[in-house]
Amino acid sequence: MGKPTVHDIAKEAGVSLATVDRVLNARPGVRDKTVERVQAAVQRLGYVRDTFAANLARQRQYRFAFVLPEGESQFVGTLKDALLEATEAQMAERVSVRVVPVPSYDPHSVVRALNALPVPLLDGVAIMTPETPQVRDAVARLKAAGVPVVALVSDLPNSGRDHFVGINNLSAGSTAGVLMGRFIGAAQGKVMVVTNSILARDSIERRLGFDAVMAESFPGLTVLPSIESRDDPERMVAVIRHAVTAHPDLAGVYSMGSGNRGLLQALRETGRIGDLTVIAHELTPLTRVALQEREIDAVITQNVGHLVRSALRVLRAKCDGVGIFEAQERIRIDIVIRENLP
Amino acid sequence: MGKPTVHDIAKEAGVSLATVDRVLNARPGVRDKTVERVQAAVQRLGYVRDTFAANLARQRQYRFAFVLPEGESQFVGTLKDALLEATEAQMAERVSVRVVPVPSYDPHSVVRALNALPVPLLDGVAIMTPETPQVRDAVARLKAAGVPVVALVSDLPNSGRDHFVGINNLSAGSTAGVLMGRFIGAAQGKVMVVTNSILARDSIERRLGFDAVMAESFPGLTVLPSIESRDDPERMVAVIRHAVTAHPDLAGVYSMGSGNRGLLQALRETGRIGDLTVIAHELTPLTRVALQEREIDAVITQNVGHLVRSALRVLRAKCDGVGIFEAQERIRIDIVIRENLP
DNA sequence: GGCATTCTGATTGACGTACCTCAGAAACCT
DNA sequence: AGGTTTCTGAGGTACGTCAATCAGAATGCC
Repeated sequence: MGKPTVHDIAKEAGVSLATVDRVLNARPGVRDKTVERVQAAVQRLGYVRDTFAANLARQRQYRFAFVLPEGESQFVGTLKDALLEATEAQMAERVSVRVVPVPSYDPHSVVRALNALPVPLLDGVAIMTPETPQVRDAVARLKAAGVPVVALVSDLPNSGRDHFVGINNLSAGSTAGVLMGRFIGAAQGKVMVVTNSILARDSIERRLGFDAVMAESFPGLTVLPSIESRDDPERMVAVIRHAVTAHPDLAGVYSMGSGNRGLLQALRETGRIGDLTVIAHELTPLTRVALQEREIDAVITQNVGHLVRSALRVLRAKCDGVGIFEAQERIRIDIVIRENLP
Repeated sequence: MGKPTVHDIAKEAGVSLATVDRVLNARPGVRDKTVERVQAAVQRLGYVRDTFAANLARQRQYRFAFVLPEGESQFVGTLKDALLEATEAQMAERVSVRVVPVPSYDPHSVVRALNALPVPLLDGVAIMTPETPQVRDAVARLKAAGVPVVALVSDLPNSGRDHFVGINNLSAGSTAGVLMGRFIGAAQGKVMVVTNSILARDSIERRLGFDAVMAESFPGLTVLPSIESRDDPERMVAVIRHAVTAHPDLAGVYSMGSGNRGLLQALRETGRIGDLTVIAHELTPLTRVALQEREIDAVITQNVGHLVRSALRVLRAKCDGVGIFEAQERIRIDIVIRENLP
């Protein structure tokens, strides 16, 4: 026989359909004893509500907002593409998404954008932005208004967000460290670390993980202080050129952030490309080509498709007050080399 | 306004609901001209059928069978667990799955099991089994009976299977090769390759990819002929012991199949563990621990959760005659080291 | 016991689709 | 024109749930 329905529950509990409905939807007007009887019946029969029938009946539409940094970052670009693709594929699943671009470098406009969200018209928000106290407060306000919030890519701990969708950046840094050490192979040498901003939470965490591994497992390799590129390719070129001459025993470069265009350009200009071990983050059209051309040795990345699908699933689950399927929502740290390029 | 419904289509095309229904479900009894009018209306309004409402209405139950090798393989074990977990989570999505265990080493019983499937009670089959001409024929029979078939983990080309859910084993072998070469670091040395059966399709493909990379990128490393363990730990121990003494310059071991228990035991006994670079396939409780203990340097794997979810999605799509979302169904070759263990 | 209050049952109409029947319209064939 | 076949329309029931109404039962209170 098939799955139990509300009718079966009603029969089993010896109450009417209306009462079952009231219990299931936590509506008032049912005595405690009756509530228990119904819940016992639900347990016994192993009833699970048919979410689709329910959504059909209540004409549900999940309206989500994704607050993403604007700008020319290829990573955010692929993320946005994945989001559009996923929502298109899920149109049948009654999900509509709007992307809210914010200038990420300006905490004030981020907060303004968050506060300007049309809360009563929203069922959930995904946020990818650096953590500031103001952002934390804005998230808390959203939560207080009853809107589920998930942090995307970069966590917002202590903000009361419902969930974090992204990788553990400490582990990502450690992973990069091991690959760097083993790929270099030599016992001695220097490793350069570059990033967009040394203040970004993910950069800090990656650096910590990277340093820990290098210190423990590859003591012969010296890791130089992080260098900031601040999204400026020119600056990156200058910095790399200087480093290459200043450190003749430079053996590797770890790019923690997203300024890979400038990095590659600089390496090409200095003629050290293919010679240094280069490890970068995020698989984008740029890093993909660089992997194929053997200009980058490995990319540590997170699958943007998984990211957005996970965010959507989690938001939906939070809306429905349903538990999430942990194993499916754990975003993995992908190691991509030329040979396993997806 | 919301998504268009069949009612909107009927109005737009100037026909009745019944006619729209006949057209949408390819039922007979509609003139060609009318069919065109309806399809034009579908195009114009951008109608997409609400699959869930449809399934609700037709009381659809997707009944799938998974034909999996029986035996004590940990990989198959985790796969089965993932399958149960996924179907439990998807119970609300009207899928029921039964696992059909077959003795994989016996092609005859595989074929017998395939032919014994209760075809009229099945909506789709996923098969994980070595490829033989008889299996190909059995798959063709299933297809002929109108049952969608997907190959799982190990492809069945030329069998007419609808889809292959799994990784490209040639690339997986190449990936292992690059990691092996770079992890070893030394210019000279020997590499041993072990597998369960040198006849399995996946082993053959992995070996090809591995050899290609080693020959091209690490000419100083000598790859020894594949050694078969035939699921026998004793045999594995003997083989490894012999290899270690016969090749004092042994630098690495590549385990292509699933006999990792014997391999690890043998390496421990010979005292060479932690000294050799070891690369294995499939993340299981066993390899997970070995990674943590630094007994294995890297594991090439495929996420069993993705595998089964993908198989289920593809089967459902085939049942519904709907296209699949390619990007989501591409199974990635995961590289797992100690630091990015999920 | 009478009354107000709180629970409960029975019923109904959505939601978007599938599938069925039956009658009647339109087209085809001689 | 007549009869036959092929199309089409109208309408119904069902699926599992939500939401609402209204009448009636049970309970509490004095």
